[in-house]
Amino acid sequence: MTTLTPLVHAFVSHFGEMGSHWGINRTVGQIYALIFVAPAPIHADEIAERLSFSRGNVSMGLKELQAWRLVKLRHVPGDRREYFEAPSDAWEVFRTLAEERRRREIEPTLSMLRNALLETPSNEADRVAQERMRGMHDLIDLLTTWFDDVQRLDPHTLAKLMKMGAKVQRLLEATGALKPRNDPKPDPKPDFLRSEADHG
Amino acid sequence: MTTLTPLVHAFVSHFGEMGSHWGINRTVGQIYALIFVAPAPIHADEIAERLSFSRGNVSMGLKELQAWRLVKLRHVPGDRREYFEAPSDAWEVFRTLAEERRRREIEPTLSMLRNALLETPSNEADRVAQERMRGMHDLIDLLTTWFDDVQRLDPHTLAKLMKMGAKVQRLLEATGALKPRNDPKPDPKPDFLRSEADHG
DNA sequence: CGGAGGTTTCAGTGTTTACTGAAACTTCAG
DNA sequence: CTGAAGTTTCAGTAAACACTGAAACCTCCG
Repeated sequence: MTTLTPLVHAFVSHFGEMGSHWGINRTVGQIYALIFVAPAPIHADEIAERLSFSRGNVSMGLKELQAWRLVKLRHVPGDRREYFEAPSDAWEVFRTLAEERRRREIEPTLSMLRNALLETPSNEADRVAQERMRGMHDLIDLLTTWFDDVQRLDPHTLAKLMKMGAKVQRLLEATGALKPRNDPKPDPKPDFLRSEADHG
Repeated sequence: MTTLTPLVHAFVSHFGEMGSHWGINRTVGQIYALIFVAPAPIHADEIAERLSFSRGNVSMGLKELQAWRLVKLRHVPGDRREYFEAPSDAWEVFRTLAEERRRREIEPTLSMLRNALLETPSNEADRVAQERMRGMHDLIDLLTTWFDDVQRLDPHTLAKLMKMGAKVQRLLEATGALKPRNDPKPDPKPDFLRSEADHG
């Protein structure tokens, strides 16, 4: 921590704090932050020294960051050590993060929900529970499918679309691609909108 | 845990596990799951009994869930106890979650980044660090602004738009609202695309 | 093949966080 | 005002997790 400028120190500390809110621990957050702002790839020793962590700790942290695909390995000619670098394009980082979180958190949940939906409810309470789970499943499914789809657009186009924001709706209504709210034929699966106030 | 059907038990356990990956702890995850699938509002004692948690623990958990606005207080006529209910519309849950996470995680980060961007870099390393931070800031800003905007659409329209996914791009290009990739005048702020390979 | 330079693993320890059970507090009916 | 029914707080303990330092382990050069 000694050789960090105030600017970098603030950034690194913040990522440490945030790490705990996310699934990663403080150490890993700080290591990532340091690599992210570094002007050139750095190696484990440098990280250990600059953050005052043990070498073992840094090694573990780097392993985890590699598992998250948030850092890339680099080799410097004439140097056997492994250098680490973080993609500096924020979009790329965002996509990686989204993909990994999805794989680790969303997919297991979806799979649990799918299993639950295959069961035959044994009583009324189970029936209601299953309804709720279906609502959750359908929304997650919709969101992830959409994300898959949209993720393939090039960042520039995507940025433009996002800047348009809700204007897209009006534009599409104008062209007739999107009807203004009362659809003639109902959608095949608009289940997640059910109001579900049928208890008691 | 004794009075739970296998269906509900699986759901509750899964949320317990996931709780640790998210910022909330196992207990809180389980309590939420139980309330979410319950056919009617339930009170603290019932939760404590069904999950075999101490009453104090349940009380804390409920407090946290209320802070997250994930459960609502209900009162049953002729009963002084407080009953809890979770909104069963998955969209609403998603929005609440997104808003709270934003308030707790994104906003502090944005504010830290804004401060960092106001500093005058004291050397070359700081300059580069600041560039990276700017990229991150701009992306987060874009994403949250977009989310604000889109969130106000009614769920039905939103669902339709999402089902269209990337098709929106082609549609808009056809109407001329979106140019197919080589823009005549550059955007005011496309900074987050800079490739930033100028070290060494 | 020896050993310099580097990485990974691991037992042990310190720190944080979760959880319990009991006591303190609140509210309300009579 | 009293006490029954309920909720919240809290000190203490148990469990989980992070981190160190040292040893074991690789890998490549000479």
